[in-house]
Amino acid sequence: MSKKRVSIKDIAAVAGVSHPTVSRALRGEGRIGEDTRARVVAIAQEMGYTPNLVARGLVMQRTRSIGLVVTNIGDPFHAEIIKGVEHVAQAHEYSLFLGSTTANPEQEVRMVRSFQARNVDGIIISAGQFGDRYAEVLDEIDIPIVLISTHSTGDTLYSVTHDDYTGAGQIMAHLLAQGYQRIAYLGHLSGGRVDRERRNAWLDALAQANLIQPVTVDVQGSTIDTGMEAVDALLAKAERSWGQLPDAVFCYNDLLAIGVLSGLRRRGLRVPDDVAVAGFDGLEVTPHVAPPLTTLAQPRYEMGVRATEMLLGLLTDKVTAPPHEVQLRGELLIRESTVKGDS
Amino acid sequence: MSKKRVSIKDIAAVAGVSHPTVSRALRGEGRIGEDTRARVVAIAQEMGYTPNLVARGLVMQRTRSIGLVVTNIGDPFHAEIIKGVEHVAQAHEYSLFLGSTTANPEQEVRMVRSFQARNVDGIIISAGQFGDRYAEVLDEIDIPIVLISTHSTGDTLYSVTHDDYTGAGQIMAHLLAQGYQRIAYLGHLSGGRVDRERRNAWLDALAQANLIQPVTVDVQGSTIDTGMEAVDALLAKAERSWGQLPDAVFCYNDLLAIGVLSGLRRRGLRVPDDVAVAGFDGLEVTPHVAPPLTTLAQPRYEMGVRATEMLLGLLTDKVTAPPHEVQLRGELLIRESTVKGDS
DNA sequence: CTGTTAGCGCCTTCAC
DNA sequence: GTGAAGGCGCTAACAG
Repeated sequence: MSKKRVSIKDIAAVAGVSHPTVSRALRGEGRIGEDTRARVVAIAQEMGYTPNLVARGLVMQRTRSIGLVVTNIGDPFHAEIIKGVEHVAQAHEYSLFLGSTTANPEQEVRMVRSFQARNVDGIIISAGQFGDRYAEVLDEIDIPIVLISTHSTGDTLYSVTHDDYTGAGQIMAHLLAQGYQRIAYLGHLSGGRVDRERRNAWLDALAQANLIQPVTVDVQGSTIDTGMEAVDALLAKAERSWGQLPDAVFCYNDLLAIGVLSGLRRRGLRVPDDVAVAGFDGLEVTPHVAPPLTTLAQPRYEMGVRATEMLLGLLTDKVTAPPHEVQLRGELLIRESTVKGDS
Repeated sequence: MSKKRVSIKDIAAVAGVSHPTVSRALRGEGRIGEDTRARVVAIAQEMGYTPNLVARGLVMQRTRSIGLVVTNIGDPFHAEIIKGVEHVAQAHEYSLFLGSTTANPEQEVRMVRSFQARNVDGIIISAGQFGDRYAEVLDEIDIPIVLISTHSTGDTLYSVTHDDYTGAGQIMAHLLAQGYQRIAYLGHLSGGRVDRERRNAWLDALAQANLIQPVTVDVQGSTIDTGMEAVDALLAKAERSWGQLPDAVFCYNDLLAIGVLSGLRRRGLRVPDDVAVAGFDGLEVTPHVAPPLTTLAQPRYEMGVRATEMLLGLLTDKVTAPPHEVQLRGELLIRESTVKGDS
């Protein structure tokens, strides 16, 4: 087991040919005799040869690997994206480097630099704020980059985004159609553009419906617990502004919404009869919480897939420049958390 | 931006020294004059030098990278493990290759081979069946390997496991203490050792309590939907064996349990009054489903951390051999899904 | 068709 | 303290 890893040189020695010949034989490339090719391949097989991709990467200046930066691996939103990226990468025989940044901007830059040092062929970034603030940093990097969920601000950047404004508009249209009037927004402070679009859609919808002064609470994280803890502030702020409870809460994402559901229940409030709740993202669990959560399902897996395909396109067809931005749309899923008297 | 990447040779030329000197200066290693060191570092900084880790990996025969194989990235169980692995790797300046296998055994082997070709320094496998069936394959690979959730069967394998038997025993003890008698088990066919241990604990507990003939249904996947769909079969089988419904269902994991909750509700059965439900894993959402789910929380993040520390230990302290197996214990979380009249 | 030579970028002996 | 060779394993140019 501790035998030295066999190289093409070793094979060459056994086969009585030169290493380049072995190289050609193994890759089935370049002019080479079918007889020797078969023989070399057989010997390589028998000796248990595994190509050294590091060496190949050095000489080829292409490593057949891509780097993926996400803010938080634990977040189910990113999990599906990672899955999409991984599947496409694997299908094209690319290896995937994964790095998380915990929403730390410095860390994001460091991660990209690390990928650069590893000579990855391309980078995908699914980290909210990156495009917003680090366009210049990314511009000096001579590696194709595709952003997910972030608009591209530089010419060298590509992106796959979701139409959050339209999606949030759909949520709001649904809530308004259900007759809700005091619709509060639970926002995510470090949500960057994503939070901004959802918030704007909410505000615009309220304005168009001539509704009373908006109430919003903003939190730092976007976890279930954060949502649960935000309920007090939310209710208090509504009481102060409106003199009564909100009749609906539109949450930045599903995790926050799930937390809000729990927070409301703990206070003895019923959903949707006392307060309706809507989320965003379309996590798998949303049909199974109590009550089932209305949400806007983003095609997260597909976003990962499209981003990767875009990146691989940049790596091969340097001619046919792909569009710099692909924008996808989600699907409104109406469930009990916003529909009264339907149970 | 399209300027060629600067190498230590370029720096050497500018600084008027030789490349080895630059190399030494940049790594702060080997005897070198403080004056030249500072100058070289400054020049490197100014020229925007990024070390080429591929080249370094080739000569050093160590890439400072590790490979992680998981069955399914989307599964929240694995997500936390990945997180733990990634954090430790990052802290030690290791890069992480990630690959998923969709529970396909061939794919698992292929993934490991791919990591081997990339010259990773070590491999972590969190894929249920691997250790069971591929010990020989892993044995011929001259790279340290740490298994998660799987016992090691060979001398060269290391593992971090969870004490599922004890954990499942705790669940059963709790159910029995609550007075449940017709406790069915919803199992996972491809669960390998993990399913086996939980199932055995269930069986043993039933036997010790002198309870009636066991009823079990086994499914292929371990998703929410699978759990939901299994409810019919579960109820039917119980009716056939016992002439009545089960009064409790112990599920292989939380995802299945969440599906069972939904399936029962859809049939108008109340949890826990008609049927109690218990899961396994301790997913973050379990307190937020309806009703909150009793489960056994595995320290998933810590498992990832420990596995990685173990692996890094193998890579450095070749002398002090770490134990081949680390076994962790989870925590029983008792919630409403198994406790009657507590709401 | 195949062998020879060269080099990817870096680190590691060794001389000096 | 520093420079001059040599090589990690592989592919790419050219010869032959």
